Amino acid sequence: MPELPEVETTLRGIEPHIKGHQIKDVVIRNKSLRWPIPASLKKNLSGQMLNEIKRRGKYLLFSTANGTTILHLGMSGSLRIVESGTPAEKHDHVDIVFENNKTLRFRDPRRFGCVLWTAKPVEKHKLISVMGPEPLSDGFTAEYLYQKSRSRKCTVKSYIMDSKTVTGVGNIYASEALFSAGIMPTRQAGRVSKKRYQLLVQSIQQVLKLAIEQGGTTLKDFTREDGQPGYFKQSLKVYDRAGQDCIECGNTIKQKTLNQRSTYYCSHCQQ
DNA sequence: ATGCGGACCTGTTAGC
DNA sequence: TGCTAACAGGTCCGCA
Repeated sequence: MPELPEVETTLRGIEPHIKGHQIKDVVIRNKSLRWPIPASLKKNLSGQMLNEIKRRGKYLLFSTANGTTILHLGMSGSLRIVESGTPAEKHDHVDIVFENNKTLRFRDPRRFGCVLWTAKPVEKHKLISVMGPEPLSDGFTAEYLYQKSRSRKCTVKSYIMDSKTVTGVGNIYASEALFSAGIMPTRQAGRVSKKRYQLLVQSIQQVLKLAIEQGGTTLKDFTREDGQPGYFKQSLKVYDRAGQDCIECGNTIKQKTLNQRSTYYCSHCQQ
C-alpha cells in the first residue's frame, strides 16, 4: 500500500497529536508481523516522552530518550489516531496509548509490516544503515545515480527501486518517474546516460513532491490517519492504465512484469 | 558484489 | 451465483 508519499502523509497526520506527549501504555494484540514485535517494547515505551518522529525511506522512527521504535507499514499497514478506548477491529495489532487520551493504532492485514526497537543510535541499525540517500535530499544527484550504476546489469526500474540506490521509490512512482523521464523501464541501469539520469532525478523528485502535496495515492484502501483518501491517483499517467491511451502520444499503455512487479509504460514515449 | 527467486500474509477481483 | 486463481502499493534473505 504505502510508498514514500503515503508514509510522509501518515507522519504529518499523526505527529501533531502525539509528538511531545507521554506514552502511557502499549498494547500488542498480535506480535506476528514480518518479525516478531519485541516483548520489551511495552516496558521500553511506557512512561517515556515521544520526542520526535522521523521518516527514513518508508520507515517511521519514533524516538524516546531511551531508544527508537522502528516501524514499517509493509504492503497493507496503516496508522491512525483514535480516542483511547476505541474498540479495536480485526488486524489492529498494536496500540501506543498516550496520556492525552489519544492512541496511535497500527493496522496491517497482511502483516508484512514491522515494529522493532533499538536502544542504539538508529542509524546503526542493520535495516537503516544500508539505505541509500533520501530521494528529496541533496545527496540524490544525477552524478551519484550515474556513477553507481555503471557496472549494473539490472533494469533501470529495478535499480531505482533498490533501497540501497535510493530509498522510498516504490512500484507506482518508479513507473511514473520513468515515464516522465522518457526512459524504458527495461533498459539496463548501466546503459542510461548521465543526461537521462538527470531527467530521472528531476522526475522522481517531482512525482514524489506532487504526491505528497496531494496526500498520497489511494488505489484501493490507503487512507490517511484521518480516514481521508489521497488524491494522487488522478495524477497517475501510466500506473494501472494498461490498455488505455497514453496521455502524451495516444499509443496504448503497456504492462509487463519486471522483477515480479507490474510495470506500466508507453513504448513510444519511453526508450 | 550482484541478480534472482522465494518467503512472509490476507483481502479483493477477474475469470470460468 | 459461486468457486478458484491471480494479483496487490514491500523488501529482506539465501543462494548461485
